[in-house]
Amino acid sequence: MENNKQHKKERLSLATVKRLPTYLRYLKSMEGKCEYISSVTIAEAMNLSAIQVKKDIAAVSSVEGKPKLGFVLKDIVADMEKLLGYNNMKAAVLVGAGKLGTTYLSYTGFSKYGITIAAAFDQNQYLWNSEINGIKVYPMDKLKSFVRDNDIKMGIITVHKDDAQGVCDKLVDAGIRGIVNFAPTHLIVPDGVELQNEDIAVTLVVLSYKLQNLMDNDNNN
Amino acid sequence: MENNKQHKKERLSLATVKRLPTYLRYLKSMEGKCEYISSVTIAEAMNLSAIQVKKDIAAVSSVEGKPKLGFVLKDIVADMEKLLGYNNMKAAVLVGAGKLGTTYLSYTGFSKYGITIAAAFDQNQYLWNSEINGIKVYPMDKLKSFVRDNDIKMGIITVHKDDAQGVCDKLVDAGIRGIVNFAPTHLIVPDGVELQNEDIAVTLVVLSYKLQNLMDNDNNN
DNA sequence: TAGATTGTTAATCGATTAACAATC
DNA sequence: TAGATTGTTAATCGATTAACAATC
Repeated sequence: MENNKQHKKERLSLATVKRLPTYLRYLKSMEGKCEYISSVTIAEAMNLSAIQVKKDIAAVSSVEGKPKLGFVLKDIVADMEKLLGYNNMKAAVLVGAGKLGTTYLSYTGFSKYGITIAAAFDQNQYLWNSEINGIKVYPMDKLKSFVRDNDIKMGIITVHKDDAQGVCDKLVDAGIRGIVNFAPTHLIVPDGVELQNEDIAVTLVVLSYKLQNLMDNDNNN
Repeated sequence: MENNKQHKKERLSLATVKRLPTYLRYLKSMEGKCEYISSVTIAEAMNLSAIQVKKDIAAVSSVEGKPKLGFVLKDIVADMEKLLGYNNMKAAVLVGAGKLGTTYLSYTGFSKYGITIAAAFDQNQYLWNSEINGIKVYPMDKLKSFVRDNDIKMGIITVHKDDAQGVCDKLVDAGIRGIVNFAPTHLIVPDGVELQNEDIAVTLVVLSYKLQNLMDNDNNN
């Protein structure tokens, strides 16, 4: 009864899933430095509340913690890695092998989180068949067959904003179900396709707003 | 009484603030195409619920909508722009004028949202005094005085992950209160400093999780 | 007029925080 | 033992969704 905790877990909350990669990154940075780690320690390092950390770990861990000591570090690392899934590695394609695209193609940290970029696509023929970080760049007209043959569900758009909607349409047509858009433009996708916009401007707006609140509080207290 | 709606507004929810730049982007793309726009139209274009859009507009708009027609497009655009604040433009510094940094320095869309990048800093002396998109690159030892003299509160980290903590410490020491970190590494900041990690791996993990849920639902229904 | 859409209040949902007994 | 930390249930908070009268 204690032993099959990994079965029958409730579905993780989206909020917890968002924090998972950050936990994993921090916990891996602690590997070798300690055997046990407590929710209090994690919370302090990550600027979260200890209660929240406790809850998150409860949701993902297959083993119990020890009162007074905390959790066996390598156990929760193993659980998180398993959850993020290198058992079921998810592949994505990237369209637009320019500056921004190249940055992400060069990024080697994906596999830790169960993600790979299977291929890149670009309209620039000079890039065709070149490799960036071992990932091959194909012409756009290979997109559809590649996505179908490899049963890929995620696409990343790193083209110029004027080309983004066209690329988006092609991804959808190829069968892509989830799109990360880095182009600073409004995209239209049909129902059933998940669109996630990544925008540095939005990030800064949110940060600026949080700071404003912080300072308002400073002044009122 | 109807007229001073812009006063006494409750503080905007964080969720609404996050959607604001996206609304603004979409609404500006519609300028010239119609005079009035309804929450239903906006909701469909942005894949949100009409009720949510209505609530968001109610929170930011200084004028009332017209039943059956919707809102005067240029009025809500004006309100959102005002809120995002080109009256009180917020400046940020960027550290790391490499590939990723250059991408953001080249981005011209910030000012629409009341944000500017005032200067860039890099340890590479070959970049010193060069300009990217009109933004000057300075040596690291000018960071502190620049931030102080210009009363800057936000910093963007686009250096290699091994250098990120060092840069972060320098930003904090200079008086920066909010940091956007693009380096895929765990950073430690003191209390009172707001840290926002931007990580493509996290984005893909979240997207992958959402898709998984979507497909599970497809299969169960 | 009839019907679509507004503005606003109430209900629901999801996530965080608090409380506290159990335990190493 | 005493005290810190766990696991879990309950309370609170924030955001979304539902409901509905008012109105152009």
